[in-house]
Amino acid sequence: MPVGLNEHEIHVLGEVVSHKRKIQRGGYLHRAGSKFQSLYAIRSGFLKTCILEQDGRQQVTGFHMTGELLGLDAISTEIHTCDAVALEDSEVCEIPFAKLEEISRTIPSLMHHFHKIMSREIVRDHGVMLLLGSMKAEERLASFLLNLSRRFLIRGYSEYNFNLRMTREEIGSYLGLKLETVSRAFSKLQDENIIRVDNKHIQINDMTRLRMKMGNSSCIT
Amino acid sequence: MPVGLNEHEIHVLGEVVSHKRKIQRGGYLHRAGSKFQSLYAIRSGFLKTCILEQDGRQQVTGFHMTGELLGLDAISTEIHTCDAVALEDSEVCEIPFAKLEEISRTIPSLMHHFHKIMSREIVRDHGVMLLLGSMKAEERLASFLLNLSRRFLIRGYSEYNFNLRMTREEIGSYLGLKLETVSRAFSKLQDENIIRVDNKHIQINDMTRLRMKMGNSSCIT
DNA sequence: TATTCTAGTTGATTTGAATCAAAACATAAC
DNA sequence: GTTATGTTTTGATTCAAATCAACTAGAATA
Repeated sequence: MPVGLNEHEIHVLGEVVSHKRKIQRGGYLHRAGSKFQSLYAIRSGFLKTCILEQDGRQQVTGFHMTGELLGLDAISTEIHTCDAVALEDSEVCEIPFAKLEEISRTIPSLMHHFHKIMSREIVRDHGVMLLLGSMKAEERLASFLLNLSRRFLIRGYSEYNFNLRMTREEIGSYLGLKLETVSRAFSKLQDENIIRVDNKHIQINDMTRLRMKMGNSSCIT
Repeated sequence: MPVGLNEHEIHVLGEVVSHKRKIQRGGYLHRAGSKFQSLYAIRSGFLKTCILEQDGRQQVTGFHMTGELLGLDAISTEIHTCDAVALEDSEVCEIPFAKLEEISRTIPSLMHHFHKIMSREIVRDHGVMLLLGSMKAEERLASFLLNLSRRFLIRGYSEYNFNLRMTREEIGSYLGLKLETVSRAFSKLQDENIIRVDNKHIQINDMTRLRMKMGNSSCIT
């Protein structure tokens, strides 16, 4: 989170986020319905958030990696509205929300930064809405891969080679597709030599053509 | 916005939101790409927000009515990411965002309330993602109508009789459907005597069965 | 009043994705 | 190392929604 804060500010923030927590692969960071008290900053690992209905329908609302902030949805009612599940062993910093609000009163830049983070989540969600509302299967998968690629790049990993942490079913849930459709879309992109798929490992051979597949340049964040 | 604020707090807030603005039906409150400076609280009227792609694809990201807050998506980059268009003559209060942040430092309850509003928007978007990702046409329309109905009720209007301000095409864009599919879904619900459709006027005859149509009880906010 | 124009409905057809089903792989457990 | 379990791929078929097209009803304009 610390972007644009000075030394003193970071020090104060450090006292708030002291508490760390590890979650094993498959474990829950929080469950829908549980009481909200803290936001969680991901220090390492990979998580998914998903909402589920009584009729069993599940929707993955996001995949989250290092540096991202979880729990924003729960501020509104102080009840978590989604499950957060670790897709690999992960570590998070707990940020008691009441304390965050308190110290953000004395550190305007922290408050402003927090507002930007919340806003960015809204923008991201709108991007997903566009994807779900108006893109075809292959376009959705292309968007998804480009988005992951960019996020790995930002974190210092290769944008061309990476491992997926989630199953085809989870990708499908996020993209509003069935797992078979996701699998077929992968195969299609591979047949066209745009990507190389080896189980969970993805290699992007032709970034340009992958971007063209998306049909539009706006990239979900 | 004022919920849970005392007299003094409301007075301070009042000084910030003094500036009012009217937008005629069809007019823009703001456009995608324009500089962000203020949030807008809707005093009266009805607006849509939509993002559009260079390839012409458009996605309506929301319909907004009295009491709701617009512009949250723009905080992140200080550029509006969507168009906001009035679907009927509307009036909004301009809330300079820098000032809002400033006074929210001295009024913790105001800050907290603002955070809740942003969070609620995220929850709403997740609901729409669920709808777009996993519901059939008829379920989507049922959700949409129930959501409108509830919002009219909250504002003191009939939950059973109301006029749609948007076209079938705009509904379709919001729900990820083509206008013909929206029209057919309306006709189907009418044939089953669940609603009565007369052009833009909607009458809900059987709220219970409409809820059942949705397939799940969670309602997009 | 006639005349566009836009919005909405309905029907016929096509198409993309879901579903059903089987086989091939991987991963974890024993 | 073998078995069991979960994941992925691929094929055949079905189905829901998109598309294409014709027509109707209102609203706006001349």
